[in-house]
Amino acid sequence: MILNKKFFQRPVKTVAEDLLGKYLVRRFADGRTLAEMVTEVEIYDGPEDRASHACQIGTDKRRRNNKGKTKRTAPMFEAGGIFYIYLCYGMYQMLNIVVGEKDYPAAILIRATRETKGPGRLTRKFAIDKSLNTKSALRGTGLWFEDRKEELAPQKIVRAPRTGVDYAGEIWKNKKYKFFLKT
DNA sequence: TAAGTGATCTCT
DNA sequence: GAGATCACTTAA
Repeated sequence: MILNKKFFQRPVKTVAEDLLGKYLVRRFADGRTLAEMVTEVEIYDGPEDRASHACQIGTDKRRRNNKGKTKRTAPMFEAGGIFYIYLCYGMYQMLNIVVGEKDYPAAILIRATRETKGPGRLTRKFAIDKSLNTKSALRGTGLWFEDRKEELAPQKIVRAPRTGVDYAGEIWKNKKYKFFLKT
């Protein structure tokens, strides 16, 4: 079953927990498909999250990545169910799924599958680039998520602070917004 | 542990 | 248009 709009238009933490154990599925241009189980995600939740690209408060001149709604971050402000993809460190595409209601900026970064660790390596293996930015995850064309009804013990979900967000200030950098499956 | 890499954003 | 920044990876 392809995850639908209802799945993504719920509180971000709920979606993140439920996304673990689901499958990321890619159909390549040549018709082949690739499916791997999602095992690690991070959430970026709302206009007050200072680690989020879409942060709208506490604008600090030294913190140039937190600038609210810009051309780059506009997808995060759309209704849940589309992809937000951007280039980081000049060479790695980051894959996010936008979550929640329209005008509430929130997204979940897909960091790893059972088979592929690391957000940059994952997008490279899945041939994901900006051509998929703002595209819907609900249609089952190109890239989407599937529930394959695999059992998952709730106690296997672990939480930790996010990676690479030291700039976000004490409160936000320490929030346990990374969710992953204990191996 | 450090360097590579280029789009994005701010300020001139 | 210049300069800084960055939700990472790799090789040593």
